[in-house]
Amino acid sequence: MIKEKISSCVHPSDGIVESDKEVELDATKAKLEKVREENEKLKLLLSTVLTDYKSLQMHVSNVIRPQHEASMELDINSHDDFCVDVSLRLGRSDLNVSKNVDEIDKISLDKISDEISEGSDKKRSALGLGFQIQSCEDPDTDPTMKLDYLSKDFKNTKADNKCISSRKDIKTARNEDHQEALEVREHPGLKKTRVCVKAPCEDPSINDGCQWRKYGQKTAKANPLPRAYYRCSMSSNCPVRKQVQRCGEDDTSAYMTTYEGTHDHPLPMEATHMAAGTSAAASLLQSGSSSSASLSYYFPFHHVSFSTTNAHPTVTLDLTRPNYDPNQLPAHSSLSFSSSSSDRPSPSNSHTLSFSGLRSQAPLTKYSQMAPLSHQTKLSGQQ
DNA sequence: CGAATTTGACCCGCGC
DNA sequence: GCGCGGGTCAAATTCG
Ligand SMILES: [Zn+2]
Repeated sequence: MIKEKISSCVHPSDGIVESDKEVELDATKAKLEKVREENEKLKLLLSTVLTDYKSLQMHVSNVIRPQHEASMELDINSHDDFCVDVSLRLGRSDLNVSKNVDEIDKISLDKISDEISEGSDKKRSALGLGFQIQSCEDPDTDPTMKLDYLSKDFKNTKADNKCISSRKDIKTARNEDHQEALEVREHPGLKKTRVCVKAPCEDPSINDGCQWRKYGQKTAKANPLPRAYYRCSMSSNCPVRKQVQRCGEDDTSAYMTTYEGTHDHPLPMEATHMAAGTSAAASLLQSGSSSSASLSYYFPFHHVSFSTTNAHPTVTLDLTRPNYDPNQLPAHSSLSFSSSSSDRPSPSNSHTLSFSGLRSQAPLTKYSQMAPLSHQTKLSGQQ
C-alpha cells in the first residue's frame, strides 16, 4: 500500500490510473476495516464460548466431585490443563493441539467460525490479514500471551493447593507462591489482568454472586477514603481477590470495585452473566487484542472503557452513567476503547465506536438477569 | 460455638 | 539502608 502511494507521488503524470488505484485502495481499506470488525466480533464470540465453557466445566466438575472426593485435587489440575489446551486452540486455530481436547467442542468452534465468516474463503483469508495488522499496531501483544497467562494461572492454582495441603507453615508456602509469582513475572510483560467496575452504589459489588470474606482495609494517604480487600470464600482456594474503593465523599456511595483472578469453582447461575462479561473482556485483553469487540454485548446502555496500561491490563466498566444517547436507538451501545502503552490512556488515542446492537435480543435478556441478583446477595450480609 | 469482621502488625517492593 | 506505602495476616472481637 505504501509503495503504491509512493509510486503515485513519483509518477504524477499517470493521474487517471493513479486515481483508479486510489479508489481501489480506499475500497481495500474499507474492506480491511470491515474485516477487522469481523475479527473483533469473532474474538468476542470466542471469548464468550471459552468463558461459558469454563463455567459449564466447573459446574460439571462440581457435580462429579462428590463421587470422586479423593481425586479432587487431580480433577482441578486436569481441568486447568484442559483450559490451557482450549485457550491455545482459541488463540491460534491453525495449531493442532492434541492432548485431551474434546472433539465436540472443536466441531462447535469450527461451526462458529464458519458462521462468522459466512462460509467465505475470501473473508477467512482476510481474517488472517486482520490479525497481521493488529500485531503490527501492537507489537507487544501476541496471541500466545493468552497461553502464558493461563499457564500462569495454573501455576498459581497449584501454589494455592500447596498452601492448603501444608497449612502448618504458611510462610514457606507463601514464599513458594511468591517465587512462583516472580518466576511468572519473568514472562514477557504479562501481569494479572484486572477488571474494574465503577458503580454509583454497592449493587454491582453484591451482584457478582460470590461470597466475599473481608481480609483487610486500608486508607489511602492522600484522601482518607477507605479501601477494603476481599477474597472469594466460596471455594477454599479460590484465587479471586477484589478490592472496593470508595470514590467521592462519604455520603456519595460511589464505589470502584476491582476484581482480579479467575474463579476456580462454579458461580451461581444468576451471576454467570456478569462474570462472563468481565472475564470475556479479560480474555480479550489477554488475547492481545489491541482493539475490542463490542463488550456492550454484556453491558448494554453502559460505557465499557477498555484500556490497557503497561502495568496491568484493565477493563473498566463504568456503570455510573447510563449510556443513553437520544440520537441513538436504545439498542445501540457505545464502547469507548483506548489502548495505550503509557500509564494514562490519552484521549486522542481513544475513539468511540457505536455498534448497531450486535444480537440485540440476547444481551437484553441476559442483562435483565442481573436485576434479581441484588436481593440474592443482600441476604448474604453487607459487604 | 463457629464464622465473619475488625484492626494493628507485618511483609515486601520501591524510591531516596 | 531506611522509610514509605500498598497489600496481607492473624489475633481479638463481633455476629448469627
Ligand atoms: Zn471464587
